[in-house]
Amino acid sequence: MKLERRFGFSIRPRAPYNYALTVHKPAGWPLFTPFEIYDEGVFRTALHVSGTLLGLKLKNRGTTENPAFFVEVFMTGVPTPDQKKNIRETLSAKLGANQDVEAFYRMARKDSILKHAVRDLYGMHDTGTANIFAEATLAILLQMAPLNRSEQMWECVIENYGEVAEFDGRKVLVWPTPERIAAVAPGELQRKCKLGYRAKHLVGTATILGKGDFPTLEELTKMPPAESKRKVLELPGIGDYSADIIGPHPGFPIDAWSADVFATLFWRKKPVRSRDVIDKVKKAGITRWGEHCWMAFLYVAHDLEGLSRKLGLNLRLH
DNA sequence: GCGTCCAGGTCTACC
DNA sequence: GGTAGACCTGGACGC
Repeated sequence: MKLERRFGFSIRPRAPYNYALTVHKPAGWPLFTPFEIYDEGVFRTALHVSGTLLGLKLKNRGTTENPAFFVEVFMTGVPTPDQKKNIRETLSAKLGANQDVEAFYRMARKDSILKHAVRDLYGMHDTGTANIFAEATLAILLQMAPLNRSEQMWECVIENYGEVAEFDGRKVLVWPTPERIAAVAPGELQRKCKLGYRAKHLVGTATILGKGDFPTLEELTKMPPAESKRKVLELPGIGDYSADIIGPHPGFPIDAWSADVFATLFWRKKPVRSRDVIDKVKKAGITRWGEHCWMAFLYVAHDLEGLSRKLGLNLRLH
């Protein structure tokens, strides 16, 4: 879909805010889609906001202590003033512009693990996700597979069923909508993208989300965290781990990979079987970091190299 | 080459 | 309520 430049605006986030670390995180996790492009500080990505496909071009114009960046918005139709306001507010929230990291930093500076990570990644903010279905798809395709195989699966799903945002001389592929996947037979996804048993979970989740009566990300945000998580757990193929990474109230999402990392950090010993220590690691992390456990997870996950060096450990980088 | 094992979880049946 | 066992598939590994 060809998108035209319609308007631009500046965002002045709450300092400290490191633009590069926030929009293009060190571990390589995508912001809104695996196909986004980060090229010498210019970041091009795409996502749906209120059902409209947007192409985005972001350029840094500030520093960590005096942060500012410019957003150019590409879309098909001409936006109304209300649409523009909604897009500005939605992007500002998703890019973590208003997030206050000071309380987390105060706690982290006294913690023997996090003190290194907050120094290494000073100014990195948490960011929102494109939408619930994109995150649910990612979570389902990460299950029971090595990372490279998960990548093959989601690239195939996006290439075959996603949309292409064509703007500013570039093409960015975005996750398919739930309506699109709900119309596909699980058998087709198994054959075409080798999703295996995950295909029926993906179509099941798409069917529920595509009906339109499931709470939106904004509605889930307003719910108490426990209620929001209960709701997300109703989606087929979404269990405790996946619910922790796709909901708007992230928890401490421990899977086999992160169990390995955090067990090594907490007890200086790599577990024999990662899966066996998931519950223990999760409890230890929540006890240690409490309300900040998600930010702690984020900072550790993106600073494995720095922490390995400073603590003399071998934290697996995938 | 070929067989076996298992991976960044979840669901179900069974106790 | 707690817990084995099944689940698709493909890459790694041993032989």
